Amino acid sequence: MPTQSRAAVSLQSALPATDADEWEDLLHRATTRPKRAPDRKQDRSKRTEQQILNAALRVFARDGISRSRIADIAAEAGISTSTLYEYYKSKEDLAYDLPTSHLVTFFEEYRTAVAGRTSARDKLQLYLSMSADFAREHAEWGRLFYLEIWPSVLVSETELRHSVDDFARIVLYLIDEGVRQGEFPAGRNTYETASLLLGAVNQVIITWLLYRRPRNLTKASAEITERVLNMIANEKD
Amino acid sequence: MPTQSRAAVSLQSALPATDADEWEDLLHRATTRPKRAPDRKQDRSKRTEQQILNAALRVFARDGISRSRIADIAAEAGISTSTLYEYYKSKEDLAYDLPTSHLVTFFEEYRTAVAGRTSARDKLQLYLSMSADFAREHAEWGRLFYLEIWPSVLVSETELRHSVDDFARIVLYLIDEGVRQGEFPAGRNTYETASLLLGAVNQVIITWLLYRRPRNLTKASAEITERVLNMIANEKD
DNA sequence: ATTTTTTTCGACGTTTTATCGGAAATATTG
DNA sequence: CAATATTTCCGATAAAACGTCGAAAAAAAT
Repeated sequence: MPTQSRAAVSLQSALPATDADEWEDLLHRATTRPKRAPDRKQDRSKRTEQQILNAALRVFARDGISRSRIADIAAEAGISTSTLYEYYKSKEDLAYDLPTSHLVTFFEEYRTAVAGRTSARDKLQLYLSMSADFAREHAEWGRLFYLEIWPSVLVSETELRHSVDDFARIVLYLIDEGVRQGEFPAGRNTYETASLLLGAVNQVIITWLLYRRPRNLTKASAEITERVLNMIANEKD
Repeated sequence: MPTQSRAAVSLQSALPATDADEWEDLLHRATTRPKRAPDRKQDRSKRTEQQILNAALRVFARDGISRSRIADIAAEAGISTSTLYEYYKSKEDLAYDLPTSHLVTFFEEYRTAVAGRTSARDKLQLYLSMSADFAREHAEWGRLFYLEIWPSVLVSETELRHSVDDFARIVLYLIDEGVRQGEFPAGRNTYETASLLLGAVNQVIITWLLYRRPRNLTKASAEITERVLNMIANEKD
């Protein structure tokens, strides 16, 4: 039971003893980012909070963050504007907190799905395909995250930044692992390789979110991921 | 004919007679996008317009579009808010018109620089390196364009969209040309290859704009471009 | 010099954001 | 259960940003 022992260890020391530990640690941190919102006492509040998040996602995805109005979000959530301000201190605050929970869900789903895989390449393939699929399945979230928040300068000032960093860090780690295990040739700049992979897949996702091209995102992202991983694996040292 | 690769961009004019013509036509259209702003009579106006654009670029790059205030931009430009509204009907209008002139300048610089090159691969290498260098040299513009406007859903509703389409269309065309001339293996989805190239380079540019990493963008972008082009050229059919 | 056109700006109305004090709902205590 | 305390919600209203308009100033034309 790796999860439990991991949790125990991470309380004690920051430095994992083994590679497997480090990988577990990475996934663990990604799935346990602290929630920014202060805990509410009543159940009613949790419902309200959820209504706000649902409404905000719909409105932001429909109108874009800048054109969305707080009043519209509140109305959509069935509460008054001033109540919304009890939960989020500004529109920006809401927009940049909103994607967190989905992101954590994605990491959790990946963590479960990756359990069987052993090779770094398989793990990478799964990770990138799943990220595209997740954007397709949660297209409203995808629009918000990929088209408005991730590239934004503002993200670097928010808590969400940590999750975004986790996102890239996992790719980076897996490439390193692949090199260590001889699946990928050494002698290449790992950051560069990561940019290549992440950039290519994100480009496909973004194009899909904007134009719904290619028609079949799942197939297209699996294809490009496979292709790039092949290229990387077959590169001359 | 790879009709699929044409799908994402809409070619509007009649088909030129030869390849060389088509290439010239592509560059010509990119450098002659009509200006949206109505022509002003007095020189004073042109100066004012320029002051607005300079001020807006500074303010947008510093605060981000959403946090920027029209009043701040007007003050920075040394004019009153109401005068600004004589030139642009809203903040959004200004933000999405602003990057056009720089983009046209980029296409012009590329057009001049590419004149000597003959192989499609050389042209691609130059194009992508120059795009990174241009972002580095005009970092404020780069922040606005790459981090706020390009990925935005809103861009698809603006005139700027045409220039953005040109940007991708050129990569697409050069890959096609490379395949036709036997520099790149056939049998690959051109659109996919373009995503790969553009995604990788943009990822590097965006990371540099956000974190100033890698330190030397010129070197890094040349390196990753070279690497990806090699990969593509050496791919098995 | 006078008239016409273009450009600028201050004054002001509108929309959106944000705050605050108290009412309503829920939880706690005796 | 009643009284009290806490939490949540909302109407009224302040503050800030957006956007309009008519008239003054500047430039051009006659």
